[in-house]
Amino acid sequence: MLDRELKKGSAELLILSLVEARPRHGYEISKLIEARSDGVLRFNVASLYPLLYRLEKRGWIEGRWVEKAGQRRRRYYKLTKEGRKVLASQRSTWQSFVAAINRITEAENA
Amino acid sequence: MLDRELKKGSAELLILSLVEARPRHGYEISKLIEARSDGVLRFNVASLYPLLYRLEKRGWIEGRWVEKAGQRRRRYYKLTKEGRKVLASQRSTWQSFVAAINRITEAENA
DNA sequence: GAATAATATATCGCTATGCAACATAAAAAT
DNA sequence: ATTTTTATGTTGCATAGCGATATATTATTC
Repeated sequence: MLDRELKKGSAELLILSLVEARPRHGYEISKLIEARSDGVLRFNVASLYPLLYRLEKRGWIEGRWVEKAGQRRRRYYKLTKEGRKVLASQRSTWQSFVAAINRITEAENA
Repeated sequence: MLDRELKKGSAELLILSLVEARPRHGYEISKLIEARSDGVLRFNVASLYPLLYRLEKRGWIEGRWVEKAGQRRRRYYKLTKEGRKVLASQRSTWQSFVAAINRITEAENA
């Protein structure tokens, strides 16, 4: 399945991008991805949470618990300095990747 | 690794695209991908050959051995009718996928 | 003439990871 | 009262990429 496999590699880029402007919690991230992609991309929690832990373990994002009255506890993740560098690098990789795929997959006249 | 994971999902699309215009053999496909992507994409044989077998098993491509004097035997794969449909569908999926990712990962002003 | 590189196909075993299913729990809506 | 939405989490299975290894023919280099 093209869809499923493709999603794998883009997962990190998506998450890092979404916590770039401000901290967000897991559930929020999953809903944002679904909404902004018009349902094209959907994240399973069994993928999302472990991925957040991985990114945190690598020092790219940093989570902290926030508890407010009248709300369930949430873990907000913010982009670290290191994560910002990684994000820039992954954005660049993504672009050259897409360009390369397009070059090859566009109907050829050879 | 963004690179590695991304490649997974795009692998089928790449192969199907390359055998669209005319039949090609495995080694040729791997060299073409490397060349046309300027080295951005590289296929390990341990990924490529099993993938060719999978695509053939699904009836999307069809291989046949060709032996010529002064050449090693080669297995040429051609796109089947069914494969052509799948390719069209995967191209479309790829485009909406890229569009969705771009929408989410482009620097946000929120 | 021998050694090396390029061509060409193939497999084993490890690892990474996405996801279905399951689990918990609080707040909001019906 | 019951259901839905919000919110986080885990177990275990299946898939698939890739490093390493293997085989064999043809072309090149020394």
